[in-house]
Amino acid sequence: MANRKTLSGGSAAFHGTRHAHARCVGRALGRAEELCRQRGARLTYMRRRVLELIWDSHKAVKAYDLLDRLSDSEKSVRPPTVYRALEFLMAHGLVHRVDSLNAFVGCSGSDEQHNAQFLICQECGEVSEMDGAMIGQAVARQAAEAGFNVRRQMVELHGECPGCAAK
Amino acid sequence: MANRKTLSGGSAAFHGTRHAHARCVGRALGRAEELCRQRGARLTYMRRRVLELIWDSHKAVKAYDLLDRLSDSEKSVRPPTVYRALEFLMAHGLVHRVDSLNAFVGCSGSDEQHNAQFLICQECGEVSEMDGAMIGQAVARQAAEAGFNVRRQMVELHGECPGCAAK
DNA sequence: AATGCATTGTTATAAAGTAACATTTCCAGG
DNA sequence: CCTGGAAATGTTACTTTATAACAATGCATT
Repeated sequence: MANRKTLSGGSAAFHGTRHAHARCVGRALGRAEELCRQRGARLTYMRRRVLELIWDSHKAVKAYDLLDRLSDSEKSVRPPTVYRALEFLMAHGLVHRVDSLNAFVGCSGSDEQHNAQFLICQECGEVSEMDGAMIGQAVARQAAEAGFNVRRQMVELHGECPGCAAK
Repeated sequence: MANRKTLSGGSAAFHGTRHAHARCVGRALGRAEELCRQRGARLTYMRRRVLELIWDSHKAVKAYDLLDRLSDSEKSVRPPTVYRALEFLMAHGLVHRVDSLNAFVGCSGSDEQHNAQFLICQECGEVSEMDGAMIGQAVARQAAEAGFNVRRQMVELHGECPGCAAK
């Protein structure tokens, strides 16, 4: 289990298969609704649907997998529809794009503008978001030393999650 | 100019337009030749050509731009050719893929297995490789706290380089 | 209902990457 | 030198990922 309180303030949770996932989904949708209400943004059917599908697991989901799942024999949803929903969700910080996977995960961070790092398990595919203060600081400092002004940081760590390490 | 010696051991250099770029290219090709000789790997015409094209600037280069530049009216080079050359160059640590750009840069790091971070200027497009020891440590520590075993780290920082900050 | 803008649908295509098999290159062993 | 086989490149076709441009629809306010 991840440490909740540490000197560095880092936190990251892996879930494995057995957990009350409905709560994760519920929390995410609740937050989305709240946030959109506050901002006067519209969480439409399609956007909510995409958000739900993304939160269907803690793995990163490919845009075209969403497409498939949104389509049925009757009606096929097209790429722009999905990409637009994703764009909206990302703009509002409800979803992140994992660049090293060309895929998307639900944002589990609490506050608005956080520096997120992703822990990506190469075995089970689960992705955990971590707000590592130490990492953020180190990045900021070393970039500053190089005279570089960081606007957006991307940190994606591939490896083995606790569950898979325990076999 | 970047600090060369700091407590943290970070270093990153931006070049701007005015520098003796032939030296960069020369150094890169020299290193490539040396390294391949040591390993009994073949730095063929195509591979060297791709490496040269990548080192044509300090910006990240797209695979299909390489394709275009390798092709002429007579003869068009196809995707697999370029991707194979890139694969080879990456396998030997001569080139890095910048995931957040779907593009490739020459590796300017000296030693073999380094943890590289990339500073990517959103203005001029220049990419600088940095070996930030502090960042690497912070990453390793915070991941460990989460019980996560890091195999590969990807750190890509988008922002403003010193040259562009100075307008 | 009429207006107007946001959202979604639709068509088409761009951009990035790979699978599978044919051909060529090149060098190590005879 | 030549030849057999592995490594490299060529070729064809295709998959995956993403976007541009315009049409239709929905929905909120007057």
